[in-house]
Amino acid sequence: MQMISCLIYMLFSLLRFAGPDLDVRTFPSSAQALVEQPFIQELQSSPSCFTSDPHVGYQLQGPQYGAQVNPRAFDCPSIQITSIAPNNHLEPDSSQDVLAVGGAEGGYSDASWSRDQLYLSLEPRYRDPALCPSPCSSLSSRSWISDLSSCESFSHTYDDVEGELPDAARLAMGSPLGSPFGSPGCGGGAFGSPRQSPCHSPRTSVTDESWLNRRPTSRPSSRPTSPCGKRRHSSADPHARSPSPHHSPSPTPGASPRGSVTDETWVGSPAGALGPLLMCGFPELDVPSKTRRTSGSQLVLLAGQVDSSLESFQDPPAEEGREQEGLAELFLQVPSHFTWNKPKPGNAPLFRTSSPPPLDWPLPSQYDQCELKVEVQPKSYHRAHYETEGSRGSIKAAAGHPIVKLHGCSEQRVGLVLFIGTADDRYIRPHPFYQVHRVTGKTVTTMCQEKIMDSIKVLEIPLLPENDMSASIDCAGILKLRNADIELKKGETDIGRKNTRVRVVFRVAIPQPDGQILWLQTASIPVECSQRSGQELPQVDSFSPASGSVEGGQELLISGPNISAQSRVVFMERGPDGRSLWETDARVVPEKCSGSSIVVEVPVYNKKATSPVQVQFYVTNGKRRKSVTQSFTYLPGIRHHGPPAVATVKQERWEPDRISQNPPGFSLTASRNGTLSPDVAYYGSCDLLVQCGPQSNPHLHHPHSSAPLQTPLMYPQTSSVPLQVSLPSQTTLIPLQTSVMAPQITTIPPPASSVPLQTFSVPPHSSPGGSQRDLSLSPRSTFVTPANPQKDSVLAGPGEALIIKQEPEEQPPLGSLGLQEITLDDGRKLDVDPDLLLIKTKKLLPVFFTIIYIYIYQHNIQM
DNA sequence: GGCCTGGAAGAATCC
DNA sequence: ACGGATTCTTCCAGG
Repeated sequence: MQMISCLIYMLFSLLRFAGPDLDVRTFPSSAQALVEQPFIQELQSSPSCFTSDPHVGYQLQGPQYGAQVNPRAFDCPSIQITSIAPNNHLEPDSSQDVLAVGGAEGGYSDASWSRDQLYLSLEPRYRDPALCPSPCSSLSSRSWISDLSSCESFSHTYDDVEGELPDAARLAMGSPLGSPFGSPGCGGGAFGSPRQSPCHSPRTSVTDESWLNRRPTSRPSSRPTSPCGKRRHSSADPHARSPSPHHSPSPTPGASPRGSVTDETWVGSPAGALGPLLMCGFPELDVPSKTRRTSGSQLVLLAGQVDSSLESFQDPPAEEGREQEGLAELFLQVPSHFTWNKPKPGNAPLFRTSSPPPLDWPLPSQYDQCELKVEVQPKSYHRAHYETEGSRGSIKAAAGHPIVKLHGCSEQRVGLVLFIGTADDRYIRPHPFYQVHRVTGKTVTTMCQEKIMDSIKVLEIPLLPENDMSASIDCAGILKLRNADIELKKGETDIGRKNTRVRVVFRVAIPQPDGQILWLQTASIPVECSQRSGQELPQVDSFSPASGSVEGGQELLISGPNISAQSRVVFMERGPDGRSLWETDARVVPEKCSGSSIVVEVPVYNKKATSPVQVQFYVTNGKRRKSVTQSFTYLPGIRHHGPPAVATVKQERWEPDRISQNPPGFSLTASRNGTLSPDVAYYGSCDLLVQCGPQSNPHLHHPHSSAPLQTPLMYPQTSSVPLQVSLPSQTTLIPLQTSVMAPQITTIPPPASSVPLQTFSVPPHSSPGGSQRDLSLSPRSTFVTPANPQKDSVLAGPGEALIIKQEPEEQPPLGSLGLQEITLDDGRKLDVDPDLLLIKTKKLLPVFFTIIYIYIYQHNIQM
């Protein structure tokens, strides 16, 4: 009750700043995304910050983006992140070490930001969310809740906010911890570590320090808490165990140098020039003492790199003054968690600073001639090892190991950064429950070194011209962190249970002739990491044919791991609300089945079809053992004669059916000529996009641009041929989560364009296997307007057509927007009363904040 | 001896 | 509240 009172108090406090009308119809993000928003930051913002500040511009990066842009239209609400150190405490020398922080999705051109103003003390109190619920302390509603476990604490917080409002207004969007990029050269500043800031990633929001101090027993369990490292079975001693280091930021202490690159040999390696980048703000203080490498070899080495090997990434010392002066334009992009919106990968991936962008910062895989590609994908299953286990080896490919190659940039060696990322339906970010593990041994041939970025363990692998700028990833294993440990972290909103799919994410930093650093990123297909799932979940590798007559009867061959004659194949069709309209088992032809394949008869389609109809099917080995759904197209008026045409489609495996809707390898390309303009906002993987044209960003209006935006959307259930969606260059992509958004995706072309309004209708509900699959951005399939596929779809057959439907502009009422039901990542549904917005869920509070967010957002929009 | 791998027991959690 | 099912984590054993 006390908590509820607090929340109500908070709500009304917020509403004082906002208007009375709540209209969620144009709410541009999902509840899911909102839950991630740094609510507390906004709470600490000045009311004045709720207004859009036209001066808080958006310094676009890259030579082609000179103009400031007011991102208001899509960066709303422009609630400013303040940078108020506790007690406004400033240390004398702080100004030397503080880095100005950029604005949302961009930077501030206003170099007048005082670094003094942006100073943030490193004193532990600041970092202790319980003592100082700073904007950087916790970014999720969940952590916020935990921080405000009593009314007292909340009241205290609120009082602090009010007391600091003037400063907050003055500081506007400056962030004390703000920069994830640290000071130039990453030499470590007063912040100590930019990534001590949890701002980059909610899951890193709890420092190990505080974690050590405050961590309760994860659960009343007979099991000991996680050891900090691999433990020999014979010596298992619960008393000897330390709390889990979770993301143990220290490089694996026990890494054997055998057959691998040692720290020493790494020194001097040109590829190690990335070291300083990775070491920016090395969070030594974050490292639990028991997991910290006490020998110091690694840290000392890296620190040395910071001092000595920055040449390739850092401006020369002579330019230091200018560098300082230009700090405001180095990394003027606020870390993603400081913004209301997700970062925009549409930004040119060029940075003028030596510090790398945060790991959850979406980056394109291609820019100009340079493209980072996963040449050989990893297997879709890799059993991760626990800290209590020995290594389970490196990630493997079907033959050998994954291979990553950098195309178009072969003049110099560059550093490849590898980390384990998420594979859910949101943008790629470091996976909270998995981290990369350096594998050593005789068989490892690739040089790699563990580093820390954003408190996340990464591997750095050199890409050498002599190796054709490619690397075989045979040195990377996957470590599973205990769910209980991670879920207890402040700021962590993800749930570990059944969140067992990852992607291997690769980044490169390519120095440009003009001194900028080009960052590219690509990711592997999803990789299932749990033992059980990997053993039992059927995976559809291929099936044939991909279409057939509505009369059914054709034999459909489906093959892949864990598929056998005992499997079932279920055909289904979903309605606009994501619910199943039709579901039927396909008859198995047991005599034609083999160990890894099944043959079924395509069932008769249940309705009369005058145009092609796309349905889905999946293979199941029992409850909760369903494969990814695959698309099958019923063709009207086609009589089946003789054997079906073979049209085997290689499927991406592990398309998230239960968890992830994310397209593996989802990539975004950009080029210097503005093909992908900065206001082409980020994608959120399946947050499909698109809305808003020039009015959102008049400065970037390129009415005559002939270069189309090409956004390959490679969805797992689709063929390997990426779908190329050509959009006007100034198209703005906005996140769209169908569960709470208007069920449409609209492309608004520039005024000069003759491209008509295009709308892809999306079912409003996002249920597992639901709407996003219905979207099925498959080049083989189509956008089928769920509400009336017969009428609006223009399917020419497999492998063709995007359905483009003229869409009525009326926004559906609240109730039809999916707000009656919100689907969480894990498939749980939150029931929402459309009138009272009563949410019945264990996660009520995050949604509660979401509602507040909606309210504020709308109010801001309408101001 | 250490690494890698597969299997499975038992606890934790979900349904 | 309870029991079965599922998932997670740890442990074992063999190559």
